[in-house]
Amino acid sequence: MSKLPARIRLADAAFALFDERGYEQTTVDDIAERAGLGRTTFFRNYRTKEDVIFPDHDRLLALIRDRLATSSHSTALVAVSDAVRLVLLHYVDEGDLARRRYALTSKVAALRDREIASVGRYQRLFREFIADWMGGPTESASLRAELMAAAVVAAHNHVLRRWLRGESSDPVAEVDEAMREVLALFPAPGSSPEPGGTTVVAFRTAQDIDTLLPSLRRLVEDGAEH
Amino acid sequence: MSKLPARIRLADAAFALFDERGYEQTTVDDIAERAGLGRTTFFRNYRTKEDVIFPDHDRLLALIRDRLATSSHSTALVAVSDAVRLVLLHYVDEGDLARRRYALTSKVAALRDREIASVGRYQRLFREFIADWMGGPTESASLRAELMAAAVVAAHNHVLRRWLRGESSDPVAEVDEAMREVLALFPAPGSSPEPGGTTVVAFRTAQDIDTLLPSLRRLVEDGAEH
DNA sequence: CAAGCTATGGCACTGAGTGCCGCAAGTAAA
DNA sequence: TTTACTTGCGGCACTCAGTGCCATAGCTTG
Repeated sequence: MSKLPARIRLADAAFALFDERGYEQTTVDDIAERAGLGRTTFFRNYRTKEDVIFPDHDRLLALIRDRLATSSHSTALVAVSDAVRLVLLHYVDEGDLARRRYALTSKVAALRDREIASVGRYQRLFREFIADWMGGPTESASLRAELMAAAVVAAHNHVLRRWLRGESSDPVAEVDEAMREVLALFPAPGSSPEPGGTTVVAFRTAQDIDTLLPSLRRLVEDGAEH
Repeated sequence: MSKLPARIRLADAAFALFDERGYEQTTVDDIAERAGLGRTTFFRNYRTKEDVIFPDHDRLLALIRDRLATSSHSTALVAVSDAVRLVLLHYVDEGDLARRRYALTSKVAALRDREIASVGRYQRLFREFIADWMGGPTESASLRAELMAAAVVAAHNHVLRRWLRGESSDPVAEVDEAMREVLALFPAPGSSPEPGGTTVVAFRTAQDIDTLLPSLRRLVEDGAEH
C-alpha cells in the first residue's frame, strides 16, 4: 500500500487537510507528514503551497498556446473561442477536483487572487493572438482585440462558474451558446454592417419627404420593439 | 529635515531601492533602514511589502462602490462607465508614481499578479452592480452583465496602459471614446436599432447612381481598414 | 505633576521557500 | 559481482515576510 506516487499522495493529503482545517491553518509540514513524506519532497513536487491546488495551469496554458499557433479558423475570434473550449473541457474533465478547488478559492482570498491572475494570463494570450492576427497595430484594432479577449474569457468564466456551482448540466452546450453571443457582439466586417459602421441605402421616390416621415417613424418604432 | 511622515519616507525609500536593486532583491529591512525607521513601523504603515506599491487600492475600490451606489444614470452600463472614469483619473493624478509602478509590475511577475487581482475586484464589483441593476437573475442577463463588466474594464485597461506607456496625451478623451465603443457593443433596447437592425438613410442627389458608385465603394473599403 | 494616548523600536516567533549535503535503491556497464 | 551513475527522498540550516507582545519616548489633557 501507499505505492501511489508522491505527487498524488501529497495532493490527497493537502486537500484532505484543507477541507478539515482550512487552507491557512494547514502548513506544508502538516501536508508532508500526512502524506508520510518529507517537507523537501513537497517542494520538489510543487513549487509553492498554492501549486498543489493549481497543478497544471502552466501545462494547460502551453496547450492553448499550441492550439492557437496551429489553428486555422476564419477569424481570430473563432480561433480563440475554440481554444477556450479546451479550457472548459479541462475543468469538466477534472470533475469533482475542480469543484473542491472552487470551494477553496471561494473561501480563501489568496487563492481567489491566484486564480484570477491565472485567468489573466489566458486573457493576455488571447489578446496578443487577436492583435497579431489583426496585423496592423492600429489603435482601434488594439482596443478591439482587448475587448474581444475580455469577452471570450468572461463568457467562459460565466459558464464555468455555473458548472462549478452545479447550475449547469451541459456546460459544453452552454459555452457554445455563450460564444455565439460573443461573436454576435463583434460582427465580422463584410458579413454584416458593424455596429459603429455606416449603412448606406440609396433609394429614390416620387413622394415628398413629409409624406414619407410618418411611415418611416412607425417602421423605426416597431423595429425597436424586437 | 526628514520631518516627512513615516508613510512617505518609507514609500520613497522603497521605490528608490526597487529602482536600484529590483523588487525581489530588496528586503523590508532594507527599506526601513533606508528610511531611518524600524521594521515594525514599516508593517504598521503597510500590511505587506507589495502594499507599499499599491497603497490605496482599497480606498479607491470603496470610492467606486460609493459612486455606484449613489449614481443615477439611465443604464447600468453608463453608470459603470462613469465610475471607471474615476479609476483612470486616479491613476492620471498619480502621474509619475503610476508610471514607476507600471515599470515595476511589468518586470516582476508577483506584482503583475497582484495588479491583475486588484482589477478583478473592480470587475467583480461592476458585474454585481450590473446584474443587480438588471433585476431578474435571468441566465442571459447574468451572462450579459459579465460581458459588460469585462468590456468596461478591458477598455479602461487599454487606455490606462497606453497612457502609462506614454502613448497617450489625453487619456480622458480616449477613455470616453473607448466607452462609447463599449456602449455601441451593447445597444440599449429601444434607444437605437440593434446590430442586426436596419439603418435608414434618406438622401437625394442630382447625380446618377452610376456616377456615385465608385466613391461609395471607396468609402466602404476605407471604412473597413480602420 | 500625573494619567493617557500615539508613534515608534526591539524582539521573538511562525511559516513559506531555497540550497546543500547525504543516503538509499535501482540501473547500466565493467 | 562490483563499480559507477542516476533518481527520489530526508534532513538541516538559512533567508525573509508577516504577527504579536512589550517597552519607551514624546506629546497632550486633566
